[in-house]
Amino acid sequence: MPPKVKTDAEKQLIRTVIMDAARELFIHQGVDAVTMRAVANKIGYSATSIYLYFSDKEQLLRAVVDADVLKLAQALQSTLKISDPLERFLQFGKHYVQFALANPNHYRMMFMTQHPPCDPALSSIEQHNPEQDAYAQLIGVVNNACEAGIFKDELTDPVLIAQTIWAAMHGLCALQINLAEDAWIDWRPMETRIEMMVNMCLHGLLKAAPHE
Amino acid sequence: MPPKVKTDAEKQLIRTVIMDAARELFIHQGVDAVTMRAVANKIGYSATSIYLYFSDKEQLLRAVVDADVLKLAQALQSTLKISDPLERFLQFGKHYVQFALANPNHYRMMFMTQHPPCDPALSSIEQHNPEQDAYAQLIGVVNNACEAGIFKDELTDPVLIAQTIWAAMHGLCALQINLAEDAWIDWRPMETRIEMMVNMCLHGLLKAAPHE
DNA sequence: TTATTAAATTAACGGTGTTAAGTTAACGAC
DNA sequence: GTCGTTAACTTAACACCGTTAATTTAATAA
Repeated sequence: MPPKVKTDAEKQLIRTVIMDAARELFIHQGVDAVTMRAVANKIGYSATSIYLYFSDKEQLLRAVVDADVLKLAQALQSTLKISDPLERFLQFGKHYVQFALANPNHYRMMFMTQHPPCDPALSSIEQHNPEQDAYAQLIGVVNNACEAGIFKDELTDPVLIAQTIWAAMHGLCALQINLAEDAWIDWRPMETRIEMMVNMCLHGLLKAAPHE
Repeated sequence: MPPKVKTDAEKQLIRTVIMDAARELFIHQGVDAVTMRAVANKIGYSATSIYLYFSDKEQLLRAVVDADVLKLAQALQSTLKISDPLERFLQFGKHYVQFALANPNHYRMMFMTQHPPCDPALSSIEQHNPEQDAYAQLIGVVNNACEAGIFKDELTDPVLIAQTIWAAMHGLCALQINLAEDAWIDWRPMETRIEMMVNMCLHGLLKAAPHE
Protein backbone atom coordinates (compact mmCIF):
# COMPACT_ATOMS: atom_id res chain seq x y z
CA MET A 1 0.00 0.00 0.00
CA PRO A 2 2.65 2.59 0.78
CA PRO A 3 3.39 4.05 -2.71
CA LYS A 4 6.75 5.05 -1.38
CA VAL A 5 8.85 8.12 -1.84
CA LYS A 6 6.82 11.25 -1.44
CA THR A 7 8.05 14.57 -2.67
CA ASP A 8 8.31 17.40 -0.21
CA ALA A 9 5.22 18.90 -1.78
CA GLU A 10 3.25 15.71 -1.21
CA LYS A 11 4.40 15.57 2.39
CA GLN A 12 3.32 19.16 2.91
CA LEU A 13 -0.05 18.28 1.42
CA ILE A 14 -0.53 15.46 3.88
CA ARG A 15 0.38 17.81 6.69
CA THR A 16 -2.42 20.12 5.67
CA VAL A 17 -4.84 17.21 5.27
CA ILE A 18 -4.07 16.19 8.84
CA MET A 19 -4.38 19.77 10.06
CA ASP A 20 -7.72 20.24 8.34
CA ALA A 21 -9.10 17.08 9.87
CA ALA A 22 -7.80 18.08 13.28
CA ARG A 23 -9.23 21.59 12.98
CA GLU A 24 -12.63 20.27 12.00
CA LEU A 25 -12.71 18.04 15.06
CA PHE A 26 -11.19 20.64 17.38
CA ILE A 27 -13.83 23.15 16.37
CA HIS A 28 -16.77 20.88 16.92
CA GLN A 29 -15.60 18.98 19.97
CA GLY A 30 -12.96 21.10 21.62
CA VAL A 31 -9.27 20.32 21.68
CA ASP A 32 -9.22 18.06 24.71
CA ALA A 33 -12.04 15.85 23.49
CA VAL A 34 -10.28 15.06 20.22
CA THR A 35 -7.98 12.08 20.15
CA MET A 36 -5.14 11.39 17.80
CA ARG A 37 -6.97 8.22 16.85
CA ALA A 38 -10.04 10.24 15.86
CA VAL A 39 -8.00 12.60 13.70
CA ALA A 40 -6.30 9.66 12.02
CA ASN A 41 -9.54 7.84 11.53
CA LYS A 42 -11.06 10.85 9.80
CA ILE A 43 -8.45 10.70 7.06
CA GLY A 44 -8.15 6.92 6.87
CA TYR A 45 -4.78 6.72 8.56
CA SER A 46 -3.70 4.88 11.64
CA ALA A 47 -3.08 7.01 14.69
CA THR A 48 0.63 6.51 14.69
CA SER A 49 1.04 7.77 11.15
CA ILE A 50 0.30 11.28 12.33
CA TYR A 51 3.52 11.12 14.27
CA LEU A 52 5.38 10.88 10.98
CA TYR A 53 4.20 14.43 10.24
CA PHE A 54 3.86 16.02 13.68
CA SER A 55 6.03 15.20 16.64
CA ASP A 56 3.12 15.21 19.08
CA LYS A 57 -0.41 16.49 19.69
CA GLU A 58 0.81 19.82 21.01
CA GLN A 59 2.70 20.52 17.80
CA LEU A 60 -0.26 19.53 15.69
CA LEU A 61 -2.43 21.92 17.68
CA ARG A 62 0.19 24.62 17.34
CA ALA A 63 0.29 24.20 13.58
CA VAL A 64 -3.50 24.46 13.38
CA VAL A 65 -3.53 27.57 15.56
CA ASP A 66 -0.76 29.14 13.48
CA ALA A 67 -2.82 28.64 10.36
CA ASP A 68 -5.83 30.15 12.08
CA VAL A 69 -3.94 33.20 13.25
CA LEU A 70 -3.01 33.64 9.63
CA LYS A 71 -6.68 33.32 8.73
CA LEU A 72 -7.53 36.01 11.27
CA ALA A 73 -4.96 38.29 9.70
CA GLN A 74 -6.53 37.64 6.32
CA ALA A 75 -10.00 38.35 7.68
CA LEU A 76 -8.74 41.70 8.93
CA GLN A 77 -6.75 42.50 5.79
CA SER A 78 -9.67 44.05 3.93
CA THR A 79 -10.18 46.71 6.57
CA LEU A 80 -6.63 47.97 6.16
CA LYS A 81 -7.53 49.54 2.84
CA ILE A 82 -10.03 51.91 4.38
CA SER A 83 -8.60 55.37 3.95
CA ASP A 84 -10.09 57.19 6.93
CA PRO A 85 -7.96 56.25 9.95
CA LEU A 86 -10.83 56.35 12.44
CA GLU A 87 -13.11 54.30 10.23
CA ARG A 88 -10.30 51.84 9.63
CA PHE A 89 -9.74 51.56 13.37
CA LEU A 90 -13.46 50.95 13.94
CA GLN A 91 -13.87 48.39 11.19
CA PHE A 92 -10.73 46.58 12.26
CA GLY A 93 -12.16 46.11 15.73
CA LYS A 94 -15.54 45.14 14.39
CA HIS A 95 -14.05 42.47 12.14
CA TYR A 96 -11.96 41.18 15.01
CA VAL A 97 -15.02 40.67 17.19
CA GLN A 98 -16.94 39.14 14.31
CA PHE A 99 -14.15 36.67 13.71
CA ALA A 100 -14.02 35.71 17.37
CA LEU A 101 -17.75 35.16 17.67
CA ALA A 102 -18.07 33.39 14.34
CA ASN A 103 -15.16 31.07 15.17
CA PRO A 104 -15.33 30.65 18.93
CA ASN A 105 -13.29 27.48 18.99
CA HIS A 106 -10.61 28.93 16.77
CA TYR A 107 -10.57 31.93 19.04
CA ARG A 108 -10.44 29.81 22.14
CA MET A 109 -7.48 27.89 20.78
CA MET A 110 -5.67 31.06 19.82
CA PHE A 111 -6.08 33.29 22.84
CA MET A 112 -7.96 31.55 25.63
CA THR A 113 -6.03 28.39 26.23
CA GLN A 114 -2.72 27.99 27.85
CA HIS A 115 0.10 26.78 25.68
CA PRO A 116 3.80 26.85 26.32
CA PRO A 117 4.95 30.33 25.29
CA CYS A 118 5.20 30.77 21.55
CA ASP A 119 8.63 31.21 20.06
CA PRO A 120 8.34 33.51 17.01
CA ALA A 121 11.32 31.77 15.46
CA LEU A 122 9.43 28.49 15.32
CA SER A 123 6.20 29.93 14.01
CA SER A 124 5.16 29.58 10.41
CA ILE A 125 3.90 33.15 10.56
CA GLU A 126 6.25 35.95 9.68
CA GLN A 127 6.21 38.29 12.63
CA HIS A 128 5.67 41.96 11.67
CA ASN A 129 4.50 40.99 8.21
CA PRO A 130 1.19 42.88 7.96
CA GLU A 131 -0.26 40.23 5.69
CA GLN A 132 0.25 37.49 8.25
CA ASP A 133 0.61 38.97 11.72
CA ALA A 134 -2.69 40.27 13.13
CA TYR A 135 -0.95 41.88 16.08
CA ALA A 136 1.31 43.82 13.75
CA GLN A 137 -1.81 44.90 11.85
CA LEU A 138 -3.33 46.22 15.05
CA ILE A 139 -0.23 48.18 15.93
CA GLY A 140 -0.24 49.62 12.43
CA VAL A 141 -3.86 50.65 12.56
CA VAL A 142 -3.45 52.34 15.92
CA ASN A 143 -0.27 53.97 14.77
CA ASN A 144 -2.01 55.50 11.78
CA ALA A 145 -4.90 56.67 13.93
CA CYS A 146 -2.39 58.18 16.32
CA GLU A 147 -0.59 60.03 13.55
CA ALA A 148 -3.90 61.33 12.31
CA GLY A 149 -4.26 62.97 15.69
CA ILE A 150 -7.62 61.53 16.64
CA PHE A 151 -6.59 60.41 20.11
CA LYS A 152 -6.47 62.59 23.18
CA ASP A 153 -3.20 64.49 23.43
CA GLU A 154 -2.07 62.72 26.59
CA LEU A 155 -2.19 59.33 24.82
CA THR A 156 1.25 59.19 23.31
CA ASP A 157 2.12 55.50 23.18
CA PRO A 158 0.37 53.70 20.30
CA VAL A 159 1.48 50.29 21.56
CA LEU A 160 -0.13 50.95 24.92
CA ILE A 161 -3.33 52.13 23.23
CA ALA A 162 -3.35 49.03 21.04
CA GLN A 163 -2.85 46.67 23.95
CA THR A 164 -5.62 48.37 25.87
CA ILE A 165 -8.26 48.17 23.19
CA TRP A 166 -7.19 44.63 22.40
CA ALA A 167 -7.76 43.76 26.06
CA ALA A 168 -11.16 45.43 26.04
CA MET A 169 -12.32 43.61 22.92
CA HIS A 170 -10.80 40.36 24.07
CA GLY A 171 -12.65 40.59 27.36
CA LEU A 172 -15.90 41.07 25.52
CA CYS A 173 -15.30 38.06 23.28
CA ALA A 174 -13.84 35.82 25.95
CA LEU A 175 -16.69 36.27 28.41
CA GLN A 176 -19.19 35.68 25.65
CA ILE A 177 -17.47 32.53 24.46
CA ASN A 178 -16.99 31.00 27.88
CA LEU A 179 -19.91 32.26 29.94
CA ALA A 180 -22.70 33.13 27.53
CA GLU A 181 -24.67 30.06 28.57
CA ASP A 182 -24.10 30.59 32.26
CA ALA A 183 -27.44 30.98 34.00
CA TRP A 184 -25.80 32.96 36.79
CA ILE A 185 -25.49 36.07 34.63
CA ASP A 186 -28.39 37.92 33.04
CA TRP A 187 -26.39 38.88 29.97
CA ARG A 188 -27.52 41.84 27.91
CA PRO A 189 -27.70 41.06 24.18
CA MET A 190 -24.23 40.72 22.67
CA GLU A 191 -24.86 43.47 20.10
CA THR A 192 -25.72 45.87 22.89
CA ARG A 193 -22.61 44.95 24.83
CA ILE A 194 -20.45 45.44 21.76
CA GLU A 195 -21.94 48.84 21.09
CA MET A 196 -21.48 49.86 24.71
CA MET A 197 -17.85 48.72 24.74
CA VAL A 198 -17.06 50.51 21.48
CA ASN A 199 -18.64 53.70 22.72
CA MET A 200 -16.77 53.49 25.99
CA CYS A 201 -13.49 53.00 24.17
CA LEU A 202 -14.14 55.86 21.78
CA HIS A 203 -15.18 58.29 24.50
CA GLY A 204 -12.19 57.17 26.50
CA LEU A 205 -9.65 57.51 23.71
CA LEU A 206 -10.77 60.05 21.13
CA LYS A 207 -10.13 63.75 21.28
CA ALA A 208 -13.61 64.56 20.02
CA ALA A 209 -16.64 62.52 21.02
CA PRO A 210 -17.71 60.22 18.19
CA HIS A 211 -20.27 61.81 15.88
CA GLU A 212 -23.72 61.30 17.45
CA MET B 1 -8.01 0.85 59.47
CA PRO B 2 -11.35 2.37 58.56
CA PRO B 3 -12.54 3.65 61.95
CA LYS B 4 -16.05 3.39 60.68
CA VAL B 5 -19.04 5.64 61.01
CA LYS B 6 -18.12 9.21 60.34
CA THR B 7 -20.35 12.04 61.41
CA ASP B 8 -21.53 14.45 58.76
CA ALA B 9 -19.11 16.98 60.13
CA GLU B 10 -16.21 14.59 59.70
CA LYS B 11 -17.29 13.83 56.16
CA GLN B 12 -17.47 17.52 55.36
CA LEU B 13 -14.00 17.92 56.81
CA ILE B 14 -12.63 15.25 54.52
CA ARG B 15 -14.32 16.96 51.59
CA THR B 16 -12.43 20.14 52.37
CA VAL B 17 -9.19 18.24 52.90
CA ILE B 18 -9.60 16.79 49.41
CA MET B 19 -10.54 20.16 47.95
CA ASP B 20 -7.53 21.85 49.53
CA ALA B 21 -5.18 19.21 48.17
CA ALA B 22 -6.78 19.49 44.74
CA ARG B 23 -6.61 23.27 44.77
CA GLU B 24 -2.95 23.23 45.73
CA LEU B 25 -2.16 20.95 42.82
CA PHE B 26 -4.48 22.72 40.37
CA ILE B 27 -2.84 26.03 41.14
CA HIS B 28 0.71 24.83 40.64
CA GLN B 29 0.23 22.44 37.76
CA GLY B 30 -3.00 23.44 36.05
CA VAL B 31 -6.21 21.45 36.16
CA ASP B 32 -5.51 19.10 33.30
CA ALA B 33 -2.12 18.06 34.56
CA VAL B 34 -3.49 16.97 37.93
CA THR B 35 -4.66 13.39 38.26
CA MET B 36 -7.08 11.97 40.76
CA ARG B 37 -4.30 9.68 41.85
CA ALA B 38 -2.07 12.66 42.59
CA VAL B 39 -4.75 14.36 44.65
CA ALA B 40 -5.35 11.16 46.58
CA ASN B 41 -1.68 10.57 47.08
CA LYS B 42 -1.23 14.03 48.55
CA ILE B 43 -3.60 13.22 51.39
CA GLY B 44 -2.61 9.58 51.82
CA TYR B 45 -5.74 8.16 50.28
CA SER B 46 -6.19 5.81 47.40
CA ALA B 47 -7.50 7.39 44.22
CA THR B 48 -10.84 5.69 44.36
CA SER B 49 -11.61 6.98 47.84
CA ILE B 50 -12.10 10.44 46.40
CA TYR B 51 -15.12 9.08 44.60
CA LEU B 52 -16.75 8.48 47.96
CA TYR B 53 -16.83 12.26 48.42
CA PHE B 54 -17.06 13.61 44.88
CA SER B 55 -18.86 11.90 42.05
CA ASP B 56 -16.13 12.72 39.52
CA LYS B 57 -13.25 15.04 38.72
CA GLU B 58 -15.52 17.67 37.20
CA GLN B 59 -17.52 17.94 40.41
CA LEU B 60 -14.39 18.17 42.50
CA LEU B 61 -13.16 20.98 40.30
CA ARG B 62 -16.53 22.67 40.52
CA ALA B 63 -16.47 22.52 44.30
CA VAL B 64 -12.99 24.04 44.37
CA VAL B 65 -14.02 26.80 41.98
CA ASP B 66 -17.14 27.51 44.01
CA ALA B 67 -15.06 27.97 47.11
CA ASP B 68 -12.74 30.27 45.20
CA VAL B 69 -15.54 32.40 43.86
CA LEU B 70 -16.60 32.79 47.45
CA LYS B 71 -13.05 33.80 48.31
CA LEU B 72 -13.15 36.41 45.55
CA ALA B 73 -16.35 37.80 46.99
CA GLN B 74 -14.70 38.00 50.38
CA ALA B 75 -11.66 39.73 48.91
CA LEU B 76 -13.95 42.34 47.43
CA GLN B 77 -16.13 42.68 50.52
CA SER B 78 -13.93 45.28 52.21
CA THR B 79 -14.33 47.73 49.35
CA LEU B 80 -18.09 47.76 49.73
CA LYS B 81 -17.83 49.79 52.90
CA ILE B 82 -16.22 52.75 51.13
CA SER B 83 -18.74 55.56 51.33
CA ASP B 84 -17.92 57.52 48.17
CA PRO B 85 -19.57 55.68 45.27
CA LEU B 86 -16.87 56.54 42.74
CA GLU B 87 -14.06 55.58 45.07
CA ARG B 88 -15.90 52.35 45.91
CA PHE B 89 -16.27 51.61 42.21
CA LEU B 90 -12.57 52.24 41.64
CA GLN B 91 -11.36 50.18 44.57
CA PHE B 92 -13.70 47.34 43.69
CA GLY B 93 -12.14 47.12 40.24
CA LYS B 94 -8.65 47.46 41.61
CA HIS B 95 -9.19 44.61 44.09
CA TYR B 96 -10.69 42.46 41.35
CA VAL B 97 -7.62 42.84 39.18
CA GLN B 98 -5.33 42.28 42.14
CA PHE B 99 -7.13 39.07 42.97
CA ALA B 100 -6.89 37.85 39.40
CA LEU B 101 -3.18 38.55 39.09
CA ALA B 102 -2.33 37.26 42.55
CA ASN B 103 -4.27 34.04 41.93
CA PRO B 104 -3.94 33.42 38.21
CA ASN B 105 -4.79 29.75 38.38
CA HIS B 106 -7.82 30.35 40.55
CA TYR B 107 -8.86 33.00 38.06
CA ARG B 108 -8.22 30.73 35.13
CA MET B 109 -10.38 28.04 36.67
CA MET B 110 -13.17 30.48 37.43
CA PHE B 111 -13.48 32.48 34.25
CA MET B 112 -11.10 31.25 31.60
CA THR B 113 -11.85 27.59 31.25
CA GLN B 114 -14.81 25.99 29.69
CA HIS B 115 -17.07 24.06 32.01
CA PRO B 116 -20.57 22.85 31.41
CA PRO B 117 -22.85 25.82 32.19
CA CYS B 118 -23.24 26.42 35.90
CA ASP B 119 -26.65 25.80 37.41
CA PRO B 120 -27.16 28.29 40.27
CA ALA B 121 -29.42 25.78 42.00
CA LEU B 122 -26.54 23.34 42.36
CA SER B 123 -23.99 25.87 43.51
CA SER B 124 -22.93 26.17 47.12
CA ILE B 125 -22.94 29.93 46.66
CA GLU B 126 -26.12 31.84 47.35
CA GLN B 127 -26.84 33.81 44.24
CA HIS B 128 -27.56 37.51 44.89
CA ASN B 129 -26.18 37.28 48.40
CA PRO B 130 -23.72 40.19 48.45
CA GLU B 131 -21.48 38.37 50.90
CA GLN B 132 -20.98 35.43 48.57
CA ASP B 133 -21.79 36.43 44.99
CA ALA B 134 -19.12 38.65 43.45
CA TYR B 135 -21.26 39.34 40.39
CA ALA B 136 -24.08 40.60 42.61
CA GLN B 137 -21.54 42.80 44.36
CA LEU B 138 -20.49 44.29 41.04
CA ILE B 139 -24.06 45.02 40.07
CA GLY B 140 -24.59 46.66 43.45
CA VAL B 141 -21.51 48.84 43.18
CA VAL B 142 -22.42 50.01 39.70
CA ASN B 143 -26.01 50.59 40.75
CA ASN B 144 -24.90 52.84 43.60
CA ALA B 145 -22.55 54.75 41.32
CA CYS B 146 -25.39 55.11 38.87
CA GLU B 147 -27.76 56.47 41.50
CA ALA B 148 -25.08 58.90 42.60
CA GLY B 149 -25.25 60.31 39.08
CA ILE B 150 -21.59 60.00 38.21
CA PHE B 151 -22.13 58.32 34.83
CA LYS B 152 -22.94 60.08 31.59
CA ASP B 153 -26.64 60.75 31.24
CA GLU B 154 -27.08 58.45 28.25
CA LEU B 155 -25.86 55.46 30.28
CA THR B 156 -29.07 54.30 31.85
CA ASP B 157 -28.65 50.54 32.30
CA PRO B 158 -26.44 49.67 35.27
CA VAL B 159 -26.32 46.00 34.32
CA LEU B 160 -24.97 46.89 30.89
CA ILE B 161 -22.39 49.18 32.41
CA ALA B 162 -21.36 46.48 34.86
CA GLN B 163 -21.00 43.85 32.15
CA THR B 164 -18.93 46.24 30.05
CA ILE B 165 -16.42 47.14 32.71
CA TRP B 166 -16.23 43.52 33.79
CA ALA B 167 -15.37 42.60 30.20
CA ALA B 168 -12.72 45.32 30.04
CA MET B 169 -11.08 44.25 33.27
CA HIS B 170 -11.40 40.60 32.41
CA GLY B 171 -9.69 41.17 29.07
CA LEU B 172 -6.81 42.87 30.84
CA CYS B 173 -6.40 40.01 33.31
CA ALA B 174 -6.99 37.21 30.84
CA LEU B 175 -4.42 38.39 28.31
CA GLN B 176 -1.91 38.91 31.07
CA ILE B 177 -2.48 35.46 32.53
CA ASN B 178 -2.36 33.60 29.24
CA LEU B 179 0.00 35.60 27.07
CA ALA B 180 2.29 37.53 29.38
CA GLU B 181 5.19 35.24 28.55
CA ASP B 182 4.54 35.26 24.84
CA ALA B 183 7.57 36.59 23.05
CA TRP B 184 5.41 37.69 20.13
CA ILE B 185 4.04 40.68 22.02
CA ASP B 186 6.12 43.51 23.44
CA TRP B 187 3.87 44.00 26.44
CA ARG B 188 3.92 47.31 28.24
CA PRO B 189 4.29 46.92 32.03
CA MET B 190 1.12 45.57 33.60
CA GLU B 191 0.75 48.56 35.93
CA THR B 192 0.80 50.88 32.96
CA ARG B 193 -1.81 48.82 31.14
CA ILE B 194 -4.05 48.79 34.19
CA GLU B 195 -3.79 52.53 34.56
CA MET B 196 -4.51 53.06 30.88
CA MET B 197 -7.55 50.77 30.99
CA VAL B 198 -8.94 52.42 34.10
CA ASN B 199 -8.51 55.85 32.58
CA MET B 200 -10.15 54.77 29.36
CA CYS B 201 -13.10 53.36 31.27
CA LEU B 202 -13.47 56.46 33.42
CA HIS B 203 -13.27 58.87 30.49
CA GLY B 204 -15.69 56.66 28.64
CA LEU B 205 -18.23 56.34 31.43
CA LEU B 206 -18.06 59.31 33.77
CA LYS B 207 -19.90 62.56 33.34
CA ALA B 208 -16.92 64.58 34.49
CA ALA B 209 -13.39 63.64 33.61
CA PRO B 210 -11.63 62.08 36.61
CA HIS B 211 -9.84 64.66 38.73
CA GLU B 212 -6.42 65.28 37.19
C1' DT C 1 -19.37 -13.30 70.19
C1' DT C 2 -20.91 -12.64 65.93
C1' DA C 3 -23.37 -10.58 61.85
C1' DT C 4 -23.62 -6.21 59.78
C1' DT C 5 -21.97 -2.45 57.53
C1' DA C 6 -19.33 1.97 56.64
C1' DA C 7 -14.84 3.20 54.95
C1' DA C 8 -11.29 2.24 52.54
C1' DT C 9 -8.43 -0.54 49.35
C1' DT C 10 -6.95 -3.37 45.39
C1' DA C 11 -8.08 -5.10 40.83
C1' DA C 12 -9.67 -4.15 36.63
C1' DC C 13 -11.76 -1.77 32.32
C1' DG C 14 -11.75 1.02 28.46
C1' DG C 15 -9.43 4.78 26.51
C1' DT C 16 -5.43 8.12 25.94
C1' DG C 17 -0.81 9.85 23.92
C1' DT C 18 3.10 7.81 22.36
C1' DT C 19 7.01 4.38 21.10
C1' DA C 20 8.78 0.03 19.27
C1' DA C 21 8.56 -3.50 16.24
C1' DG C 22 6.84 -5.31 12.14
C1' DT C 23 4.90 -5.10 7.19
C1' DT C 24 4.50 -3.67 2.46
C1' DA C 25 5.61 -1.97 -1.94
C1' DA C 26 8.26 1.06 -4.85
C1' DC C 27 12.88 2.06 -6.22
C1' DG C 28 18.26 1.60 -7.56
C1' DA C 29 21.93 -1.68 -8.65
C1' DC C 30 23.39 -5.54 -10.96
C1' DG D 1 14.30 -9.26 -14.21
C1' DT D 2 15.53 -9.97 -9.42
C1' DC D 3 16.98 -8.53 -5.15
C1' DG D 4 18.26 -5.98 -1.20
C1' DT D 5 17.22 -1.25 0.67
C1' DT D 6 14.35 1.85 2.47
C1' DA D 7 10.28 5.08 2.87
C1' DA D 8 5.54 4.86 4.31
C1' DC D 9 2.56 2.84 6.96
C1' DT D 10 0.38 -0.50 10.32
C1' DT D 11 -0.09 -3.38 14.36
C1' DA D 12 1.36 -4.32 19.05
C1' DA D 13 2.45 -2.63 23.16
C1' DC D 14 3.49 0.67 27.16
C1' DA D 15 2.45 3.69 30.82
C1' DC D 16 -1.01 6.36 32.49
C1' DC D 17 -5.67 8.33 32.89
C1' DG D 18 -10.69 8.58 34.95
C1' DT D 19 -13.72 5.52 36.73
C1' DT D 20 -16.30 1.12 38.40
C1' DA D 21 -16.50 -3.47 40.55
C1' DA D 22 -15.03 -6.52 43.85
C1' DT D 23 -12.75 -7.07 48.12
C1' DT D 24 -10.83 -6.19 52.66
C1' DT D 25 -10.89 -4.13 57.28
C1' DA D 26 -12.50 -2.86 61.66
C1' DA D 27 -15.88 -0.69 64.51
C1' DT D 28 -20.37 -1.15 65.93
C1' DA D 29 -25.29 -3.39 67.27
C1' DA D 30 -27.49 -7.68 68.62
